Amino acid sequence: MKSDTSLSKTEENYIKAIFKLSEKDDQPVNTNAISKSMSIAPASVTDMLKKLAEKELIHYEKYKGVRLSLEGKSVATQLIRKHRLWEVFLVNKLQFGWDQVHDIAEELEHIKSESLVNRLDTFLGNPKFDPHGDPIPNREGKFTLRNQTTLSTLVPGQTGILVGVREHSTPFLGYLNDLKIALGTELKLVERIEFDNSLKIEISQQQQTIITEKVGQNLFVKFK
Amino acid sequence: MKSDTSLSKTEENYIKAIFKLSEKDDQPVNTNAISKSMSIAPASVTDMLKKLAEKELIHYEKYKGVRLSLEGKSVATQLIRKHRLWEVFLVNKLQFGWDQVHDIAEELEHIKSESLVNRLDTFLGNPKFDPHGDPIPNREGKFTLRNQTTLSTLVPGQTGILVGVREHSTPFLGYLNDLKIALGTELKLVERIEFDNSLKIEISQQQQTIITEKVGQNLFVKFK
DNA sequence: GTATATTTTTAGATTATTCTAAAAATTGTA
DNA sequence: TACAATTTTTAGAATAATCTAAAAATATAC
Repeated sequence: MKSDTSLSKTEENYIKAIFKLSEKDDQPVNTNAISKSMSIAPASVTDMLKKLAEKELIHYEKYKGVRLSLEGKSVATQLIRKHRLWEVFLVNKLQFGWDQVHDIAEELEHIKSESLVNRLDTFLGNPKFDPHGDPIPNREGKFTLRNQTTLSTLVPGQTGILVGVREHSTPFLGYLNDLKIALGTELKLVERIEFDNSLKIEISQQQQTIITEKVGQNLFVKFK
Repeated sequence: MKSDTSLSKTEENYIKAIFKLSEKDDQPVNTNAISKSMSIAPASVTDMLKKLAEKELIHYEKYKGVRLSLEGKSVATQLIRKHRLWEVFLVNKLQFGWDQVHDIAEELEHIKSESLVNRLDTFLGNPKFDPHGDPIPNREGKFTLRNQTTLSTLVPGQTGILVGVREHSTPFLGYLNDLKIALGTELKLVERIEFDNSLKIEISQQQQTIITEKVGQNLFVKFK
């Protein structure tokens, strides 16, 4: 805890990658996993891990994988905060589509200015969720939790409101656009097809479509 | 004209430095001048000039200095456009002071997305001038010209409206803040003191102060 | 117009981040 | 538990941007 030496964009990206990989289970993250998620050779990852350990951003034991230190977690959280706030800005203020903002936010999140982030937060009205429904940590790094399930867990006849998406890729979000599915859209599970678990759904009490199980698992809904 | 290879932040900074140095007289820029303005050793500048010449962003002849190519000028202009638009955003939307935005805009100007800049421009209402009164080039790179003189050229008794500042440093702008001088402020030249050419001025038809000649030369005014 | 001063370039190193190939450690298997 | 497969690390090299010191070119001064 300290090292007021500001981090490079590269170092920040490693921290973020480690955070994302350990988000679910909070288990140590393997060199290989980082390598794959960042498309960087394992040997390069090892080098950077040494450097980050030196800076006390991670706990690293050779061959044993890494965990973020408290400091490292804080860095990751602040990056996520910035990323998501910028996404809100791009969608709500600049009228970008939710499928167009990831890459730009990926650049903007590295701009270093605490007052910038906090003013942006205020300007946007202290949003709690980004355009994909992901929670935005507050200044202290606290995430607002939301109870949600995936569409695929509903029982036939049940209706949910879309509150988030698991997958953020442009193709997936574009597909949802085509189906007129956006955050807040009402989705009713009409029928589960036994053969392949695909789902017949009704969108906004209008058209019915079939979506695959995989799509259903990527749609977070809250009960209506 | 081409080289779709996107430039590094470093390369962009060299282009911008060369642009600023040749802005006034449009003369070739010396290695040493670039070195000084960027606080980088002359030898490093030479290396980069070779690289930029290779990419056809500058016309470079050994020992003869450099000029920006058309392509180079366009890169510089787009950077200035981005810088100034972001400054408008920071001041008008996020309530930063005009003395606080330079460094942040210096980072934001390197974000690469044409649609981002153009949407930002629209969002801000297509401003023609930034918070320091500097003109913002449009999409095509055209600057709006404004007829202006400096406060120090007024004749005693004459009044001007502040439309810009030559110097952008935080100390200078903070000094103006203290004097309650901002863009749009009415400034009347009361008297020129022969001894050292310092100026007695009246601010917003209120308090009178003495400013040095140098300060007067850094204040752009239009006639009331 | 030659000698001196200044500017610019070259040469050789350094740092950060990356790579490939090979060695070492760990894990999985039977 | 021993061998094979996998993962991770080490070793050595490459690229981009920088540096210092020295050489080369240009400019200045008398």
